[in-house]
Amino acid sequence: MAAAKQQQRAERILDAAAELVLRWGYKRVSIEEVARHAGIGKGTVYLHFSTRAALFMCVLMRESLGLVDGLVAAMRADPAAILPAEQARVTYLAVMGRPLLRAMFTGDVEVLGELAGDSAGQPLRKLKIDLADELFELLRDRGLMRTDLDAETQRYVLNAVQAGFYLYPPAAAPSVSPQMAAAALAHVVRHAVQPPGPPDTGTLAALAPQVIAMYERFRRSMAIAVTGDAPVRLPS
Amino acid sequence: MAAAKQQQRAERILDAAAELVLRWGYKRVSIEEVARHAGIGKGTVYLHFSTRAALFMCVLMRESLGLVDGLVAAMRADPAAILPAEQARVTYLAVMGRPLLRAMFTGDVEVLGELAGDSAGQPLRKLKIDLADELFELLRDRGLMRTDLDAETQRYVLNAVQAGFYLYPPAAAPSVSPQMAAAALAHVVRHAVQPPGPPDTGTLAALAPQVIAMYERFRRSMAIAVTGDAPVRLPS
DNA sequence: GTTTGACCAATTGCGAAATCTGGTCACTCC
DNA sequence: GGAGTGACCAGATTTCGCAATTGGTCAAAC
Repeated sequence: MAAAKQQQRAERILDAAAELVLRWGYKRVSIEEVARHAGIGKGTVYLHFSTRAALFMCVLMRESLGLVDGLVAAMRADPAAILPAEQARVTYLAVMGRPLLRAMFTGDVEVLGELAGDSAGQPLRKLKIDLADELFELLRDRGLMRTDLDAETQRYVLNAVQAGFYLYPPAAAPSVSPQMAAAALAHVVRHAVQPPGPPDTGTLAALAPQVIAMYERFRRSMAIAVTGDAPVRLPS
Repeated sequence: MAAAKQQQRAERILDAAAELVLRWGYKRVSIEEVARHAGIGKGTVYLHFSTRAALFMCVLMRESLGLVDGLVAAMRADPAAILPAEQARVTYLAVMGRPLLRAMFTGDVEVLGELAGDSAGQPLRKLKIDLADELFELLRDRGLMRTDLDAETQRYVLNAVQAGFYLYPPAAAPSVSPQMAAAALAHVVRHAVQPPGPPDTGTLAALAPQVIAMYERFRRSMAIAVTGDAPVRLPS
């Protein structure tokens, strides 16, 4: 069978799995149900994904790749998007607009089940740390990030702050729209890790391509890290 | 029986309940076990606390009162402790040093069980909001807090940021000590909601008594809000 | 060569029986 | 005579064994 055709079928399976996991939650969705929704036999699913967990990990991975693509697009459109505050804002809005990403970022056990704390995401976390280290070194060197905190603490600060905005129950602040929340998050990140005053436009424009390249390398590593054990690869 | 003697026995019951809930978790601790550990009969517990939930709410309340006392002490010792960044730091360290407070702030379901999301804490939350509103108005008026965000957004920001530092799994940043984490939190809060530059010492000293008074009023309302339905009051 | 669904071991779900526990109150003891 | 107690009860929770489901395989169908 043509590779393109197979690719298309894999996408259909992922579509079905994504829809079902959102509607019923990970633990209540069986492989057979996914197959039925994709209009294929159960065995065929295993021609694409080695295991149930691998299938759903791929669903999450596809979402994550979409997020990275969104960030890259934002940086292409405006070099200022390489700044931590803008990254945080764009990420927040993208996550809030995609239920599966939101479930991932909030560690929603109802939706993700045991997939939430899965150790399969561990190598991916390592990649994220490496990306952050590389990115921070560049931004700090060029005066786009503060140096009054060491890089590791800065990474901790950004992780903790973002965790807060994702996890703080929106029910406790009903009048805050996603846009306002994203703006508030950007405000905090900007003042916490960026120098006062507007960034230098020239520096931004000069750095953007490098940062985009980092993200694209990150994107490739990501895809490999998760599809490594699956019979069929995700679209690269 | 002398009121003082009763008071003392109530404390013993609370001690026993606190120890047991930490060791086994809320749902696994029975009233009878608490009574046994306190060296009294089961019925006697009900002379002090109208219900099981009320007993454990009082345990949590006593911890919370201790936290408020710590804040007040810090403000008495140094007027700069009225600043949001210092409040956040002192609170963080106090919470991390007391297992029960940590369980409360992290919403630890293992320890607190259904007490975690209990609606009994609802009126208390309202009190906290009122305190924050009052405090922010004062600090903003006197130039100790920024006014580039409206007060409600500032409250949201502080809640979200603090939630992040409490909830972000320390396992993900093992090399960060509580002191460093507290310093990082203070850094974020200072830059997010306080004006640049050092605060005016005279203003701090002038405001401290007012802020302390607010906290003491808050402390009294707190105690009333929770012990309202219990046969015996907590120490005031 | 590709796709499938019957098949199997293992896990999960379920319902009823057994146990436990929050809360009460008649009784004891000082 | 009132403070303290533990036996008692209804309702909640846990246990346990059986039944149904499902992840994953593979021989057969196409």
